[in-house]
Amino acid sequence: MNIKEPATFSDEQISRLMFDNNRMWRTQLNFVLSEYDLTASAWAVIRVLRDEGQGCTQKELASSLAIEGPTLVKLLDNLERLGWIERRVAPTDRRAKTIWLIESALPQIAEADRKLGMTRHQIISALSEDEQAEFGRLLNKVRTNLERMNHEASRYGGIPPRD
Amino acid sequence: MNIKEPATFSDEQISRLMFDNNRMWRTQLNFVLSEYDLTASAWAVIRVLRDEGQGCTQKELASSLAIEGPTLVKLLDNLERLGWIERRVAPTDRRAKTIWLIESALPQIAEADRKLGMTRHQIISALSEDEQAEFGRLLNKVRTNLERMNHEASRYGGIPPRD
DNA sequence: GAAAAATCATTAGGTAGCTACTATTATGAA
DNA sequence: TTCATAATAGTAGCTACCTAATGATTTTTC
Repeated sequence: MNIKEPATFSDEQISRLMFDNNRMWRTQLNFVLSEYDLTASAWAVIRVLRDEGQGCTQKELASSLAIEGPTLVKLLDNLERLGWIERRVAPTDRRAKTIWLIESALPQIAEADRKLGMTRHQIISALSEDEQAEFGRLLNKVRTNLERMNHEASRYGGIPPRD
Repeated sequence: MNIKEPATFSDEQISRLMFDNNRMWRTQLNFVLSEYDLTASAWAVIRVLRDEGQGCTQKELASSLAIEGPTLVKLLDNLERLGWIERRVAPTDRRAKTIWLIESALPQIAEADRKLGMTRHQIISALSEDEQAEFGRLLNKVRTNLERMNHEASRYGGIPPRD
């Protein structure tokens, strides 16, 4: 059908497809969210708070998001500055802080969620229903493997130190 | 088989799978490349120079990599500093610079390529041969759609200005 | 009970992507 | 020929990810 589409893909091509898709996908979400002064990463924080319950500590939140503590700190700094969330010192542990959504932001969150859903749907609509299910299944299989591999590379999560 | 694996995946779950896979995938490649003081992004530059011919301008190189000019500038700064590539002023256009691999780095590049291939293969080996082909096909379909969508969002590639 | 160890959030600094802007050089039109 | 416009590389500054190290507090251990 499309003369440019190869029959199979090398590991290298698949690798590149993953990276490029991710960039463009993020760009689309950022475009929608820019109306709310939000980004895809910041949205992920809001979504977890909304769906998995507020009042968790930063440590728990970072774990839910599968990101590291310092990454979350900056996301929360921005979200707090813009009035989406607030930090409260945990009552039982003065080291820890619990994170809460600002009540008055809930309507905007619902609105953003709706728009995001439309965009995600538009992206995914490149695939048929069956293909979507298969795509999710394959992504999940790869993720399981990657999680195992990352875990085996001991605690070496990212770019190692230089000296 | 696996009780934790859902039968289908929502748009949101697929979105999250894309982002998480991408992060972990990059971590794996960075781990291999750290031995050479390289990163996944820097490697992409080297690979294009090796496979698609040296001596192209930065403009052309950025286009091949599907990244923006300023992103490439920093990658080249590091690659040049570490002795992988060199910039030469283009003979016909003094604005432009052509990019060349350092000859003596070629053996190390071949070695890194071999190790990277093994790691990519290990990641992908979560899928059967047929699944790999299908995975590539689906990723490619999504990319085509994302490219169209990104293009339609006019030149608005990323995060819009704040004021 | 006091010292040592662990834990939570943060800061510092690195790569990787982006947009907007600047300086230099080419090009083309009056 | 001159002058405006376009194009190339680079700079500044933003988000987003990471590791390593710090400071404050809690927990453990002796």
